[in-house]
Amino acid sequence: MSKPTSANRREQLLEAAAACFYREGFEAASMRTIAEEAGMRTASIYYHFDSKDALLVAVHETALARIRKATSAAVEGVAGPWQRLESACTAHLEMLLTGGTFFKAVMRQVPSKVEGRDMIFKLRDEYETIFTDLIAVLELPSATDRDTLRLMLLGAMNWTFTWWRPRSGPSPGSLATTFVNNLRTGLDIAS
Amino acid sequence: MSKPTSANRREQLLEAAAACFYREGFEAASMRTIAEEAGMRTASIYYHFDSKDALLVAVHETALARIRKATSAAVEGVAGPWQRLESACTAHLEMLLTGGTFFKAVMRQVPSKVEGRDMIFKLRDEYETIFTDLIAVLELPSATDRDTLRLMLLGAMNWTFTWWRPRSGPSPGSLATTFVNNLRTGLDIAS
DNA sequence: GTCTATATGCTGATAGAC
DNA sequence: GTCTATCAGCATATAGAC
Repeated sequence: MSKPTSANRREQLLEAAAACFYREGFEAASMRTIAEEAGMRTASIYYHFDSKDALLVAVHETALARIRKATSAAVEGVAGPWQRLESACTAHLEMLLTGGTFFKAVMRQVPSKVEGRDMIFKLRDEYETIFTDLIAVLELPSATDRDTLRLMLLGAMNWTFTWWRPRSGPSPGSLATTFVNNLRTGLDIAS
Repeated sequence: MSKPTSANRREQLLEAAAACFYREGFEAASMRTIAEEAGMRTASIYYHFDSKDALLVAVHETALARIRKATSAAVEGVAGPWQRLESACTAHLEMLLTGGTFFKAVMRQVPSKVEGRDMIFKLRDEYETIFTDLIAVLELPSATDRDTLRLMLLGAMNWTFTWWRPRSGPSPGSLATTFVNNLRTGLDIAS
């Protein structure tokens, strides 16, 4: 986002960095490996990015811009507040689980010493306002804590990347449906 | 768990390791820092543990044994399947959020190259059977997927450590109540 | 824009005295 | 059981040629 340069190589570099950060963790991933995976030498990275930390921030910027776009688009033209929430959840889970390494890299805990950590959290909060807004228009029992509800739903979704596997279990879409329906309709048949 | 040695020093070392792993991440945490925080020299660690990886596994063993004990104890004598589930969730969240660094260290993504990774996942799965059992005895609509329900609830709980802060927001207990009630009673007042 | 070469420092781990 | 001393390797980042 800062230097004027061939967009292709930059993109390639970001993709490689995301893959390494996800696979090995930020601290364990080395600039050598990232460079190798992007088809260049270590020193060349520094023409495109100032530091390893800057690379992490850029990965977050790219990932969150993309998922924000996808989630926003998913609710467009959908009627009914619950259906809109479900569509957003489907988009969120699809990006997270089947949208490539970019989003999985972003779900890892952000290292405590990274320069630009605040920016990363700002981007994340900004994205989550989509869900704040979708939940704000739901008709809920008056005692409902909407903040807790949002965090509960996002937690359930974001945790899926620790257990979900492509070839077994429910699709991202059916997971989204189940999550939202469990909250919407209630599970206690005795009540 | 392997060598006969002064239990105190070992415990001290585990505590220091857990704190460092949580604060800095496993890869970024150094044996030097851990040693310093435990009041000894780097080389002395290797009398108690074979490697940094072994230290991580031991931290998981300790943490999961403790949380398992706490959660099991919390449901004892509690009547009613939903109340039992809520008690277990309260215990789980209390350990995770206010039980010290041990449990937060365990919630971090497990590095991909650690020796003993399988053991760590085995311990985690073993612990989660407590929730499998509690959910198995709930009376639910026949179409309910209990596996997804468990993963949804655990996800919501385990994600709290990314946003929860001691001085603001709901207590672990009231969070547990809200999570379980949201699932139990349903939120759509139109239905 | 990408390269080779390298500076500088920190890493996990080991040897062996006490 | 804990120490001092040290090894060999890899880390991020920079300098400067092309």
